[in-house]
Parts: sequence; structure tokens; C-alpha cells
Amino acid sequence: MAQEGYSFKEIEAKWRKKWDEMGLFKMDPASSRPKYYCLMMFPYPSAALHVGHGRNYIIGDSVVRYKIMRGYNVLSPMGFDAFGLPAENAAIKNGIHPEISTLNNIKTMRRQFDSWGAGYDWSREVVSCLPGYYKWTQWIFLQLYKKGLAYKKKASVNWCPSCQTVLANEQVVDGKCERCSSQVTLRDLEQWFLKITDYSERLLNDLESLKDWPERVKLMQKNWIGRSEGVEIDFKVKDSNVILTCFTTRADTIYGVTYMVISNEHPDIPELIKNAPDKKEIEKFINDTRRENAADRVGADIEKKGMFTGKFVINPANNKAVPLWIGNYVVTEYGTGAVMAVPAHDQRDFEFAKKYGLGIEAVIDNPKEHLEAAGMKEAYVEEGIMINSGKFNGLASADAIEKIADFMEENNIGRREVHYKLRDWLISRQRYWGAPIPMVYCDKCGMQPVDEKDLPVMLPKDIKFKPHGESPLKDAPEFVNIKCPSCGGNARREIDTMDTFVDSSWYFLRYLSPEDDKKPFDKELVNKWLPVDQYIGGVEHAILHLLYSRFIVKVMYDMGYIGFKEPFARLFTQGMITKNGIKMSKSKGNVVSSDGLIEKYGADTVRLYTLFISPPEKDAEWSDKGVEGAWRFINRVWRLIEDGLRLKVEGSKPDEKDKTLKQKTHATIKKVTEDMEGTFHFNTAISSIMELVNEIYDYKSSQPSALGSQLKEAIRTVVILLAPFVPHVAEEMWEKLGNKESIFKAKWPDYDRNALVQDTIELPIQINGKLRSKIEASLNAGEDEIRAMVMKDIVVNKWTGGKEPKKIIIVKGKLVNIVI
RNA sequence: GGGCGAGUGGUGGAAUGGCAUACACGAUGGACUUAAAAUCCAUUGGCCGCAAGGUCGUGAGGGUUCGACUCCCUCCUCGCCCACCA
Repeated sequence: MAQEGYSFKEIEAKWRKKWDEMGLFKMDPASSRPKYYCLMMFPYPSAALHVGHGRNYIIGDSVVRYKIMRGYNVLSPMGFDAFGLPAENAAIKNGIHPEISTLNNIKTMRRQFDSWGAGYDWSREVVSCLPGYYKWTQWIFLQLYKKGLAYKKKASVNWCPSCQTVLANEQVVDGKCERCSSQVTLRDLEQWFLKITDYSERLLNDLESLKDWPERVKLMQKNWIGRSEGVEIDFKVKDSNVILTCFTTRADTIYGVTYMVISNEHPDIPELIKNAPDKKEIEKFINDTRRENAADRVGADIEKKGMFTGKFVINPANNKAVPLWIGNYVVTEYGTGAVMAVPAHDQRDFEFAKKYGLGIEAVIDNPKEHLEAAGMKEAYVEEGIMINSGKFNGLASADAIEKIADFMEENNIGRREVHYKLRDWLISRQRYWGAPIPMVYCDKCGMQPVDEKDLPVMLPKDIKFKPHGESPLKDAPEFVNIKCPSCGGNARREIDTMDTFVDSSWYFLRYLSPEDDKKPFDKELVNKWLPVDQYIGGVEHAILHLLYSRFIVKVMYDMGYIGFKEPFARLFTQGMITKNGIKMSKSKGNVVSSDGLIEKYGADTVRLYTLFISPPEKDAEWSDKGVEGAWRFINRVWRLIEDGLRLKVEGSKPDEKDKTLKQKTHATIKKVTEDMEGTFHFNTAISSIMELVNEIYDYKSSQPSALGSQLKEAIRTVVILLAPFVPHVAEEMWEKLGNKESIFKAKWPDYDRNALVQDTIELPIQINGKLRSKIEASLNAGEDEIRAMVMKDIVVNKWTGGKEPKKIIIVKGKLVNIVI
């Protein structure tokens, strides 16, 4: 229990007030110190935060405080990603307007940030649901529209029947709605898209420039963009004018094509089947499988289904006619929606061919074991030697890919192409609580953008929250009905709002001039402060949020609004805190309230434990007992200060104990500094400080009366090194040690290289067996003694037996081995 | 199915080629106390041993090396991301 110990309540309140007064977290625009922009992903405002949330902000705050101590002019802003579904869903349920609940939650969250001691420059707060912000989200939409990067099309979209809204592909998890877990269905709606696919290549290539991003995140982005090089090949449909183009990365298998299969949404289907005798059946098949596809985004192991169209296509490589099928396993949006099927060398085609009795023709031979098409149990997808492929026989398949591509291009039957998995970004939401899309529809003049000077398009406040499949804005006539900006006649507003990922794709630019009502961001300021030096957030945003932000930044760059191409120079993704092995959530009933713990132990204890629990990029299991340990440690240091104040320093005789303490002190500075600069492994930084504290206790108990000056330095060092982690109590201790200024004005200590123990010494020497045993016999000798022996006996070369040892291994002062 | 990561005491974890288990939690015993709390001290991987000490030990098996938790190969288990992307 926490009743006996330092009085954290007073101390924490006292120093928070001080920091506020001294403007510790206010960025100084006039400063000449080097800048450091440390950005936390701005949160969605939710009511009750737990220790898992706390971890994110505590990590960020520790970095910020460390950088302040290192003399940087730090920008550490905070804001709120305040539009979004939960507030609107709550409004439907309990009738409280989203704006009211959201602003209330923001208030609560600000208080909780405070309670963790997390410091921000609140004068720069950004709240995405306020008109002063979403005005500029709308402005960004208009810029994209101007550039032809925003367009509308009818699209088959994921529809959540429960939320009554459209979901992005990414919001569909295992065929279910990410938020409410209802089964997702398909719907055709006119939707707004942003043309992120225009930037596929650059979004991919520029990943390389992001040296300080976790490889894992870059890989996820890379896979998401999904670039593949291949060939588009034209197949003429027999007895028809239609030419079907398919995309393949395996042009080497072209001679093995035994059928072609197109998606059930392929645009040429009506033309292809218009005279088919079983047209009705085919149409039924198409409708059935489309419905299944929608329901079965689960993916896993859907049964492959297909139907013959009655048509044949001509393989341009060998002029053979092969049947044309419609299949449920062809992805409409990828490539051309048509696939040349090579059952012998593609597992999916193999399964399909087996099921429907289609031909299997081997054209790549396995060099290890000859392939017989008849006996194949699965497709052979590896490289090999070309067979049954006309003039390409005998080539290695990898070479044949190039040769056949050349052949296609020369004969104008195909061409090299690059395709991406990345799809355009669907931003329309049939929802109220988001930024209205600034477009107008006039019966006479058609669709047109809202004039920039008329922004923002304000969200009306008086709204009925009754889901009916369209935006609630439809029921706000004063919003919908306006005069056409061109002809002045009757016109309607767009009633869809934007995906909140649009809001969050540019907020980091707004922090530099949050109040500016003339422009979204200040070119000069953002060019000075961005890219963000350190971005910190959850790995769940590793793909979408980061990709969208990178996209918007590139567009702004292309339009000349900013001078940098990537928003975030360095990225850190932290793990979440679990309890009983699962993520904390109200519904699971495993939430550890941070307010309660802070009440009991104070913010510093909660911070220390949170940082100590595990390396911050990993998930970590919460333990209430562990908190007690952190509390004990802080009190242990606290007592050290109080004792230290009573000590009389005797400036005399530094002995062996002083030397050890000095070594430990400097080793600790080195360790903590390296962890702060590099991996953010606060857990090992803190444990090394704990070791130093233990060392100090040892020192004290061994020399209770005569205490050297080394003790003072060690204690002072402990306090400074602890400051980023437990700022309040560190300040208090710093003051007790007689310092007048805040510890955050103190200089972070440099370590003295000479004071450290040299870890390993490698000496190139010669040696024979006799000396070896002699040295081994003195393994416990000090480092100097071993070295002396080496010098005396070996360098003089008296023992050389013709053998040349590679090195002597001495680890931490002891001979470990002799390499001959 | 593909990609990535991880597997170390009772627990969280440390060590990235050099004393395996730092630091902390928990546990056991002790000191202090009328008692409790707090604090301090000792022990805490397994096995053998009264002890000194010995021996085995980082998911399993093999390899490289004077030396492997660490590097390489095969396999097992778990986690995350993607998933019919031709």
C-alpha cells in the first residue's frame, strides 16, 4: 500500500504548475536551437482511458522530456481525431448529439493527459470536428478534385446492414464489419474516390528513403501496394469482335494455357453471352456467385465455381482455341479481371481444371524430377526448363519470361505492364459526423465544387439520428437545398461526408498554425518543422493512416504547397497492454483504470512501471504487483536523497569502492543515453538505473562513516537520468539537492569513456601449449596481470612453437580463451 | 496458402558471438515491531552433495566456431499482417 512514502500528490501538483508557468512544453518559434518535432498519433476522443492508452502517451512524453534536456527546441502538440462513427452510433442510441459527447470526451482526455504528466503545447491543439479545421479538410478535397485526383463513380461497395453505412475494404475484417461484426453485404452506390493509385509507384519507391521506419511497417506497406511486373496478353474471342486482355507474371507458361477465366463482373460479359443458348443460366450463375463473393470476403477456402460461356479464345502464342469460362475466383479489381489459366503451373487453375475436367498441359519441366501432366497431384509452380513451348523449348523458365515478353511486344499481341494491388481510396460515408464533401449538384449546370471562399460547408446541428441507409444530412433541407453557384437556380449539396482518415491525413501540418483562417498551413513553417522527427503510435495504423498521410503529403508537394515528400522521418510503433492475455476493453471487463492507480501511487509510479514492463514495441501483460515494485523503487531513491543530504563529503582518498561506483555511474549514463537515442528500450534504461541505485546502497553500507565525493555524483546522476521517466519526483529531488532551476533546464550528462571498464581485449600474439596452461592457471588474475604476462612471455617470443594464435579473449578483465 | 516476428526460471523480461537468467515481480526464511505496515538482510533454474564443488540447462534435432540464447539448415509451437492479386 502506498500510504507510507513520499507525498506524490503535493509534489505532482506543484511541478505541473511550475512547468505550466515556465512554458516548458511551449515551442519557441524564435529559438535558434535545433528543432525536434515529436508527434503522437492524435487520438479518437473516448471517455474512459485505461493504462493501455496511458502507455502511448507516457512513451511519447519521456522522449519529449529527454529531447528538451538535450537542448532541442521541441514541438510536442496534441489534438483529437474527433469525427467518426462511435459518437454517431452513441447519438442514435442515447440521443446525445455527437458534438456534445465528443467535446465532453475531449475535456476528460485532456484531464487524463495531465494526470499522466504528459506535457503538450496545448496552444496548438487541433480538433478535427471543429469548422476551423474541417474547413481545410474540405479545402484539401477541393485541391484533389482540381487535380483530377477526386472522382465519383458507381461502385460495388461493402455495406454494413447494422451500421447502415459503406465500409472501406480495410474496414471489413473476415467478411465482417470492423466495428460491429455484422456480416457485410454488397451494394452499388455512387461514391467519391481519391486516386491514390496514381501514386502507387512513388509510395512504394519512397519507402526506401524512410531509413528510420521499422522494417515490418515498410514491408506491410509494400505488400499492401503489391507491385508486380508482368505482361498483358490479348486473346481474341472466336466468332466475336471482343478482345480479352489478361495480365500474367508468368508469361513463360503461355503454352500451357488450357482455358481462360474471367471475373463474374467483367464488363464484356453481356456482349459475350448475348447469343448463348443458356444465357439465363449463366446470368443466374453470375448473380449467385456475386452474392457469395460479397458474403464470403472471409476469403479462406471458398469453393471454386465456374461456368462455360460457350465461347472460345485464341491463344496468340500457338493459335490454339481454348474455352472461355466465368469463375468466382477471379478478382475483378485486379489486373484486367481476366486470367489465362495454366492448370499445370498454378494451383488455383489446377483445382478448377480438375473440378471441371479441363485440360492440363505441362510446359515447365521440373529439373529434379520429370513432370507428367497426367499424374500431377498439384500444380508445379517452381522454375524449370521449358517444354512443349515451340521455339522456347529448352530455355530456363526465368529467361523465357523475358524472351516471351519480347516476342509479344514485337508481334503486338502483348506488352509489359506493372500492376498494383492498391485500390483507389473510397472516402464517401453515408454518415453525419464527418466533414461534408464540398460539392454541389445543379440540374442545369451539373456537378461542381463549392467555391473555396464559401468554405467551410458547415455541418447543420439540428439532425435526426435515424439510420435509413443514406446520410442523415438528407433530412436537413436547409443544408441540402441551395442556389447553384453558377446559374443561381435550385441545386442540392452532396450529402455524404468524408472518411475520417482524410481528417487525419494532414493534421500534422496544421499544428504549426492552428488558428490560421486564411490557409490550411503555413508553407514556411511546415517546411522548417517537417518532416516530423519522431512519430509515435499504434501499429494498427501501420498501413492505412500512414499510407494516406504519405499520399496527401505527396499531392501537396506536387502542387507546390510544401517542400518535402514524406511526412514522418522516424516512426515508432508501440505495443498494447493486455490483461489476462487480451486487449483491455470494457466488454471484456479487464480494464485497469489509470485514474485509480494514479490516485493510489501517483503518476510517476504508473509511468515508471508502464515503461519498465517490457520493451515498448511489444505487447505487455499488466500486473498490479509490478506497480508496487515501481513504487518501492521511487521511494528507495527518495530515501537516498534524504540520506544524501545529511552526508558530509570528505574530499579525500578515492579508493577501490569509489572507482567501482564511478564506473557504474558512467556505464549507466552510457546505457540510458543509448536506449533513449536508439531503440527506446526504456525497460533496460530503467533497470540500469536500478542497478546504479543498488550499487549506491552497497557503497553506503560498506563505508557508513567516510563517504567520498563519488557518492554525490552518483546520486545526482540517478536523479537526472530518471527525469524523463518520473519527471515530478525527479524535479522535487533535484530541488532538494540544492538546484534552483528546473531539472529540464539541466544538461544531460555525458559519460566519461575512461571511467568505463574495457569489455574485451583482443591481442594478436603467439603462444604455445605451456604458456596457455600457465595463463589458464591464472584465470583469476587481474586484467593487468594477464596483460603483463602476455607482454613478458609472448611478445618476447620465447614460447613460440610455430603456432600462430588468432587472439586471446579477455572478457571483463578475465581471460576467457586463447584462439590458436 | 504467402510474408514477418517470437519461443530463455514460478512470472515480466536481460544478454545479438564471449561469465545465460541482469533488473523487477512473486515465493521462502530472518532482523526490526506489543502487533501490523513499511524497511533491511539472506536464499530462490534442475539434478547430485552436509559442504566445497560437480553436472545438466535458452522449443526439438543437426551444422559452423576455440566458444552459440545469439549465425546457418530442418522441424514443432505461438503471435501479427496479408490472403483466390494470376
